[in-house]
Amino acid sequence: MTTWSVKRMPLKTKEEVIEEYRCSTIEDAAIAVIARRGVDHATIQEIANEAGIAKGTIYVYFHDRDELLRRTADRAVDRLIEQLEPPLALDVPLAAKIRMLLLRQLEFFDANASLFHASMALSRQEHEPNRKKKSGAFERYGQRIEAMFAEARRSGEIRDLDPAAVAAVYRDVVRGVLLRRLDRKTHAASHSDEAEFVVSVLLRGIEP
Amino acid sequence: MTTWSVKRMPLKTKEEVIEEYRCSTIEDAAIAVIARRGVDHATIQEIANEAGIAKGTIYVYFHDRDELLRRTADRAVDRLIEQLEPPLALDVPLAAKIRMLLLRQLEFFDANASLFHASMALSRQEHEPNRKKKSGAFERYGQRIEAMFAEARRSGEIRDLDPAAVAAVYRDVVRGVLLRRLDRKTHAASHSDEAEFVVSVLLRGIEP
Amino acid sequence: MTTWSVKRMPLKTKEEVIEEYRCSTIEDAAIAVIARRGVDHATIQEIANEAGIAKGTIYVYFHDRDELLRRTADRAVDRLIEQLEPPLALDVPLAAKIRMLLLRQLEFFDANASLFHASMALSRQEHEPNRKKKSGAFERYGQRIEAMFAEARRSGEIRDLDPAAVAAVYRDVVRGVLLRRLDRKTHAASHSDEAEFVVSVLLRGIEP
Amino acid sequence: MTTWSVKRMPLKTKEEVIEEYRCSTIEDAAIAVIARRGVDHATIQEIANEAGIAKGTIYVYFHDRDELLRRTADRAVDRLIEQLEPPLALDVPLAAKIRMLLLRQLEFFDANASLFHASMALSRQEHEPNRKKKSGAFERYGQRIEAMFAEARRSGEIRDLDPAAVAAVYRDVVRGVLLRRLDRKTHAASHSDEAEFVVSVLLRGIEP
DNA sequence: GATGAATGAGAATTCATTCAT
DNA sequence: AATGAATGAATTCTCATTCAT
Repeated sequence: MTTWSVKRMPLKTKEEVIEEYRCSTIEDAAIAVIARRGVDHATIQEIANEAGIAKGTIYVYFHDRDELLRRTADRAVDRLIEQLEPPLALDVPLAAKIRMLLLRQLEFFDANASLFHASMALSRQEHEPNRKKKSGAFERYGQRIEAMFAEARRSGEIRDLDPAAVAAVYRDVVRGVLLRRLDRKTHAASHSDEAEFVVSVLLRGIEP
Repeated sequence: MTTWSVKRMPLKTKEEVIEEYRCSTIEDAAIAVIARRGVDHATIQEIANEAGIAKGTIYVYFHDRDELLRRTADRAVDRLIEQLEPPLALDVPLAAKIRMLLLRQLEFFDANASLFHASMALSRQEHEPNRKKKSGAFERYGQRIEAMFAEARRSGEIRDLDPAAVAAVYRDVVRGVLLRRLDRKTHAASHSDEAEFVVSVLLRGIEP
Repeated sequence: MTTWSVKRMPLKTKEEVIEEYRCSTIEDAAIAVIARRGVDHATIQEIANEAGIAKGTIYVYFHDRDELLRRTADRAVDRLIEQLEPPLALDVPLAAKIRMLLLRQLEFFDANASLFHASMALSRQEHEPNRKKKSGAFERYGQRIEAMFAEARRSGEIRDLDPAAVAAVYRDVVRGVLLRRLDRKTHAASHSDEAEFVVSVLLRGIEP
Repeated sequence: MTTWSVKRMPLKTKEEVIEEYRCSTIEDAAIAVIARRGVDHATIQEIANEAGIAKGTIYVYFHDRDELLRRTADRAVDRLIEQLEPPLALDVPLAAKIRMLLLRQLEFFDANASLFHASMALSRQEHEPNRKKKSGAFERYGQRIEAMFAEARRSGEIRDLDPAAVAAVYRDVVRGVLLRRLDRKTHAASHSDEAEFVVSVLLRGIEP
């Protein structure tokens, strides 16, 4: 029985599990709707429909529209970072790492187009003026990339450039690649070709 | 006929001149408001106030909000391209050309922050799904840049890369630089320093 | 023409007249609805219906529900005070004055039952906790009555009592009379009988 | 039968006791919340919180919000009348009786401010038009006062006035005194001073 | 053409009430 | 019996668009 208890302690209560599940469902629905309509046209009603629940239920789990959007952004970034962690953790040359990173993102977003759309729409809000509280979620992603380049500079794999600036350029380029993939709908080039192009240009640009 | 043409071409009826003037006024007002509030929160009322005219007047010159936005985006791009034409027309090495191009954009947007904000906000809409009619205005800008790289490839200034892809990367990077300038508000680095970083990374990345 | 101008100057522009008329219409509708449903159940929609206009129109003339309610309260008090001014201005003994005052109120509210209901409902809000901004309109009425008793004390018509306290008692009693008239619906006693009862009790209570 | 009665009357089943206890708890909570927010802004959720029970539980004991409110009003009046019974039962002159009555009410409400606030808020509803079912609870209080004045007229302590009318005036004046005490928050005058003023005015007004 | 008052569809939010557990 | 998650009707407020002047 002690063993049981020990095993149990870190477990969530049934209520917490249900609550978490509901929140997930709603956030997923929000991602779908945001991808479809854009952040500003994602209505609570449509998110509720998408989630297959009543409008009012959303207010049981989120204080207001703003909180739902903020937490959805956090969730989207969490999922993204989760994908990128394995390649980032590998101990391989920068070129290989970037290549894998990029492939992961391409695959991930191909499989979750709506998440990407939503991410784009949501990340914007962090730049947009006049917004209430920003979640800052997307900054975390940026910081993770920056750390990678900082490490690469230490190991002499890139020349003496500001890691933040390089990370920014990386993000901008990747963002563009993903965005264009989406616009085209039909993916002309294969994942590895796309990745290769970016790696070739970017790496040449920053190598010693 | 020539005489006719000469006489006619530059001539607009008084009505046309007034119409054009009104449209300009309204589009300028729209740019200011979009920069301030973002596209989705730019209301017709606030644009009318900004333009110093009545709300209803806007509907005399634009069929609806959507058309106003589309034509405002066109206008913003026209102004941008106008700025970039001189450097693009110069017969100088690619590095110098890009450097000038970038400096022009930095200066221009520093002097027209609201136009830049508005451009960013408006260009988004071209990617956003489910929008009614897109103006495609920003594509023209991309095509102009692409032409530059196509020329550079012909002259052997860059290696054998798809000009469209290179132009896309250029746009992405420049977009990022401008956006970060805006977020910082205080411009840490000088124009030429910023330009130099981009040129150095990008040019190395694409040179033969 | 000068004469014309002179005559005109204090006149309102056509717009102002229309605006005032609309506001009046809406406030009257608000009074009717408040009388019918009570302040808290008076919805914008029902007020709009009552006024024969669209919901949105109310927001053209009043910033929000709260402002409409506040201004409606002011209006109700204004109308009430307007009725009471003539008797108050008369130079007659206190007994006669109170008698006339009371008769006026009885007649006025008989003719404007909804105004009275609304007044009651609205005057409450000045006592109620947790209210945003109170209009303080009903205080003006109280002050006017207080002035009457202050004068009466000076002239020795009542004994040495705090005019504010006496005015308060007067208000309480009159309020009760009016309220009971309303509840009964059928007015058992004639106006002058009701008035006489109050005057007889109150006057005896405060005379030297 | 007597035996039966004796055995039965004081006995309640355990269920009845629990039911009564629960109802009391909920009604007390309702009083607290109504005092705080006013009748119309007292939500079931807040009452449940105040009572330390679940929202749904309220519906076990009360059919709907309206019934809860009605029965809460009854309860408030019961408590009030309970307080007033001892002074009313005393065999002392009217002046002394009224003085004691008033003191009781002042003390009681000073000690139960929330009950008073709630009473005020609830008693209103009896006058308010278009309410579903009214409890009529507050009428009982009025009838008790009326009986006192009827008795006083019989004993010649007041002149030949309609006891109902006199009782009404009494209630109006007391209501006013209590209400003003609340508005002031700081109680300028002592209980007995306040009582004395009312007694002096009212008694003079109605004595033979 | 210009105006701005009027409109009403649509969005967010609240809360009494129900009902499965 | 007790619970509280789920519901959706009702409410406030916004704003693009129309239209009489």
